[in-house]
Amino acid sequence: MTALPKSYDPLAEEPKVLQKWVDKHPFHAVPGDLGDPYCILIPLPNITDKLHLGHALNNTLQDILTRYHRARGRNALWMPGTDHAGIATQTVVEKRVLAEEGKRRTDFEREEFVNKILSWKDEFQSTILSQLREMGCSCDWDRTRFTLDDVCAAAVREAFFRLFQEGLIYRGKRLVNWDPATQTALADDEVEMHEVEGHFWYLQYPLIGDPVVIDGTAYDHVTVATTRPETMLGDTAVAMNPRDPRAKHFAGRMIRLPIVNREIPIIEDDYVVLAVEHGGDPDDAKAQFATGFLKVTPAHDPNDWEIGLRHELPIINVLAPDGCVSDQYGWEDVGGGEFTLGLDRYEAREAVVEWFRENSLLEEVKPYVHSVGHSYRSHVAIEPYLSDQWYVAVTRQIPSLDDAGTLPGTKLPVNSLAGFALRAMSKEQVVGDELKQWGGNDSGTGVSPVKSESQQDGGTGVSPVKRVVTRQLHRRARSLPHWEAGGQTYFVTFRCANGQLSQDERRLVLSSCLHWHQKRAIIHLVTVMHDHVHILMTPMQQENDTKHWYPLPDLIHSIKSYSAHEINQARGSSGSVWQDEYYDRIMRDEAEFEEKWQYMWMNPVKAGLIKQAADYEFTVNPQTRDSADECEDVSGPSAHWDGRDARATDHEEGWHGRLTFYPERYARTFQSWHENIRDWCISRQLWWGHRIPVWVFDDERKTPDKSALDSLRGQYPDDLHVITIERAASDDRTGGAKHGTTICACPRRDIPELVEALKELGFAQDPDVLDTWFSSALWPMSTMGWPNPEAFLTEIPEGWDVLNTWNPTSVLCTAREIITLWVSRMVMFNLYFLGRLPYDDVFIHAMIQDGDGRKMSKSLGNGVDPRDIIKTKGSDAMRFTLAQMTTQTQDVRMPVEYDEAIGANSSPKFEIGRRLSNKLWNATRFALMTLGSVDGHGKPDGEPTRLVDRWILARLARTVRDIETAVSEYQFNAYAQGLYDLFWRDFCDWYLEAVKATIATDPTQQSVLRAVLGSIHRMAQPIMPFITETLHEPIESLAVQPIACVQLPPSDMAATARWPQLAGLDQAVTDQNEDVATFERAQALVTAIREIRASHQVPDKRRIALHVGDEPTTALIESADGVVESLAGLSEWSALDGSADRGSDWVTFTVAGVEHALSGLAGEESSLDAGAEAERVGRRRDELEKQIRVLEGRLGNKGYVDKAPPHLVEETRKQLADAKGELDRLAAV
RNA sequence: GGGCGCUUAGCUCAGUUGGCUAGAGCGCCGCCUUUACACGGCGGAAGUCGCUGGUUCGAGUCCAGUAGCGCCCA
Repeated sequence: MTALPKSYDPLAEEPKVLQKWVDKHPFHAVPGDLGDPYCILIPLPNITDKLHLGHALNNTLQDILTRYHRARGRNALWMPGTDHAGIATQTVVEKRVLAEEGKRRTDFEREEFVNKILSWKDEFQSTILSQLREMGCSCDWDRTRFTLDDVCAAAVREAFFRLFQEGLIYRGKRLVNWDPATQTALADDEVEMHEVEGHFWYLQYPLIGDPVVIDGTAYDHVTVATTRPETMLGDTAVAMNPRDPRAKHFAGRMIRLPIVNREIPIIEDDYVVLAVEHGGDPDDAKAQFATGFLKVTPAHDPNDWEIGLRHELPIINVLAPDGCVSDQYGWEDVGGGEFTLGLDRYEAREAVVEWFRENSLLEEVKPYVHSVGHSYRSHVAIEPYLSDQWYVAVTRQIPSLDDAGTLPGTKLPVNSLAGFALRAMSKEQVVGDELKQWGGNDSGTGVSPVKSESQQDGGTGVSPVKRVVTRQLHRRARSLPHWEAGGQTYFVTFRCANGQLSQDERRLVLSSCLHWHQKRAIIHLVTVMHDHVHILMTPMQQENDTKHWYPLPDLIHSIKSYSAHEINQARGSSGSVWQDEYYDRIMRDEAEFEEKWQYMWMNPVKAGLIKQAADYEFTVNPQTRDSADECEDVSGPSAHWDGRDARATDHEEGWHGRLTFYPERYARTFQSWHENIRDWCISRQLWWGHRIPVWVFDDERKTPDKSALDSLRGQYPDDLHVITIERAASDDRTGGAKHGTTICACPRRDIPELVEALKELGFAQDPDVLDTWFSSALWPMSTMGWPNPEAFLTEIPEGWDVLNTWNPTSVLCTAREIITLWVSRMVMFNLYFLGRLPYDDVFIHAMIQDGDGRKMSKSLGNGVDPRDIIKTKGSDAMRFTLAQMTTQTQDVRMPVEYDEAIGANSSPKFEIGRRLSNKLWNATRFALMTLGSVDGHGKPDGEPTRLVDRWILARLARTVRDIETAVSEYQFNAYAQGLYDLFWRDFCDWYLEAVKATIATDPTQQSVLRAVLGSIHRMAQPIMPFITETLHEPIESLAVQPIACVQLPPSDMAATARWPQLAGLDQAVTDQNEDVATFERAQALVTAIREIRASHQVPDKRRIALHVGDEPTTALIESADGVVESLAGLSEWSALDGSADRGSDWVTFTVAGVEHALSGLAGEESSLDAGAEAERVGRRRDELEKQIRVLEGRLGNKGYVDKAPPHLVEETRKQLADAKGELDRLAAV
């Protein structure tokens, strides 16, 4: 046994662990491996920069979940990857190229520039991936994806094609959020609002013809108020509110627009804000500034655009894409406006204002603070700009689905993409009664998202498993050990110890399983494979006992031993047939039950045993096997599954109402976003990204060769979709647009001959690229090879199995701003294309701020590289601290200091993790030194009998339960804290100190120590993978006998070691556990003695004598087996004899109402410190008096005595009696 | 303008169906280098739970109002 160094050095140990993980490859997940699938997809970091602490938090939590579920026996996959982040990445590269080479993007060919971005991507992608590794992330690195990879690109093409074909992607001329700096359109959510100190300018527009006379006053002009005077060049009307009393006089008159001399009408529109003096709302800030006349510029303001549509106004665009005034994009009647041409919008503003001033048409200027949209990327003000863009119609009825009306309280069709998203929400989290009531139950309208033809023909029919499965567990039941939660249904798997089963043996196993049907359990379905068995079962109530169910472990044991016996008899052999370990999972609801049901039917198919599951005679449902009809029905859903058409509807009845947000409040964000959603602009005028797969023909001088195009369509009926856009008359006035028709052709895939043919016909590919979120929306599908994984067998050797196993994934773990940008789109796409949710759970964690409360972000540059923290504190320390601060809050502050000595940023917050690592190291070091010499021959004699052993086992059992509950509710802080308290407060402070006297000679205690330490390590592994991996092997190799109640199956790595399974400790987790209560009394006694020792400055080494005041305490000390003596530093103790003389050096104290005494506090050379004792007694007296006041007050309250639960009143009375008794004794001294 | 969060010990934060004599870590004070750990041990001091009102026998916890800080959306 080699001694460990005295302290833990993460810098030295972590690289070894990383290398071990590289060598042993423990994180690679394979479909079909034992265990229920569990999957997390990384919220793909973008490649603009390295990761900061916000990412460290995000990924730590994902890793904890992944490692935890892996340890719990799930087949866990964490798929890593990165995002190309179109606009963001292009912008940073443009900046770098400008800084380094003094060149702009336009100085390069497209391909040339894209290559520059690619090399940036390579650099940062590798940085990011190595950061993730150093953080200990247990990703399946073999499956790392990048959004521009071929496999992802294939998904983008297919998705675009299908939506295009369905009519859900369209091209339209709209006002977009235009970023003049980067010259691209932005989605609504890429626009940030900033307060801007601007002005209202009041401009006079002269009337044509006679003045308007109202009440004797003549008006020869109108005055408009505007914050953007330069847009007046594009005005095509002035609008008034019809409720404005002056409107009847002005409406219909014409105005001569200054500068350009355009004649424009005065129109009436409700949108116009009434001026306060003409009936406007005095509290409305806008009304205070309003004149009642609104200049209407349809091409440059979204509201004016709407007005323009209503009144069929001409649309005059006076700006070029770079934000400069131009007559090249739809402005023909420049008139006197030549002086503005070529000025950018701000210069133009000044020039226009100046012109009005010089011509005495500027009436007034008022300062005005208002919000203006800015590009989240370039930070310049957004220009509402008219251009051709591609959209996804998220609010449109999906043509191929039934029109089921709109969702109550919204304008959204039930069968629209946004409708899908709302219907997916968990009903408990929906706000508003109307929507909540929608659909009534999980089956909804029965309308599946998208049906493929085969399914429409095949008629999947009603799910076979609409039988009653116990619905959601209520909370209290959930915190029981799971096999005690009565009436639950389980999915159980166990495996052969070695070899395979023969046909006959499988028959034996099958009948063994069925043997228990309706005796001790309802067996729903059994599948017996070559080497493993799945069972869906519900344990029954025990006979004559309404409170207890047959415990699951016992049932499994019965089934296993019964069948093993049969097989052994048939084989004429003996020994174990089955592995000790088994896997069980509780079914939460019908959907989950159905999922498992399907999985079992699928299993033989996946295993390649037979063509159709129904043929597999070793899958049997005892419920229906007597009835041939039902049996047919049961086999239905899987019978036509070919594993290929991923638009399977087997989840269709299950996806409604399953999307659940943690914390719950974020459901509101999701809901209100969808209730107000607008069509999604997906085109971006960039070079970096997925090019829009549409070839466009819009040359005004020619028409395409119709017959050639038709023959092309005939040639590629499935792979080419063509639409024709007729240009409306009003479009002709928008300028820039060509007359006639635009034909758009979308090939499904890259078919060179097809593309070549299109080119020959005069088509050209749209130069734009897709919004980054379009590709990331497909992330849950594209990473797993959708639509055709078999085309990418290098990346995905398992083909369809990956998608079929892990999509839907388990949870998305991300930050809140992502809810709209990403969650929404993933939900819509996964539902549309696959008919199932991408995940059921969305966990939103806090945002990390710097010490000043600013968001830590790549763009602000206040991010901290997690590697700096790792360098100074260790990766585990960082992870533990991050987990510990993950509560339900939405922001966490992380003050960061620059550490001169190391040359890196760090924060004192991570100290706690570092200290914990060191403590874990040393506690383990102690155990190894103590147990290292054990030869393994000493057998533990049965169950532990010592109080301290039973206590720590009970504490362990309770903590295991608490942590399991915490993780299921994403309470990472409770996980970290529970672990910390068990390990440090219980195990180190009490248990290790208590066993020092006996551990060397007590084999049972040695086993307990090893089991508890091993359990703590396995429980710590998800949070602290490095140190637990480092210490795993030494602990595993100890030659200490295991104990029966704590099962720690051997494992060669911590990363794959199983979570501790505690059996026979049911009692331990209840609140009435006697061992825990007894030990806590012992702790109270020890603490009281220590307090007196400390107040009298008794040196630790001095042993003192205890005189015990009552019999129960005597019994307590005896039952504690020497622990009180050693922890309180007692040389001796004896019962306090009431009649005996008390020594002059005795100090009395009270624990739980009983008085005891200590002697021998002072050494022979000194006397008792009377002052210290008086001080202690005084302090105690004050405390008691205060307590008595409170308790008497409470008991004096009649309401309390009458209405509070009796046990509380009783307790209060006892507390009062104890306190009074102690106070009396103190007074007597 | 709409929505959300936070306000608890000097600091950073827990406190999930109301029962708390309000907890943890850091910091602070005292004692201890005892053979797992001084990145430690033992003990201690420290809070009218932002403010006002209400419901209740009982409120940090529920309700209404109010102030300050912050975030998201428009």
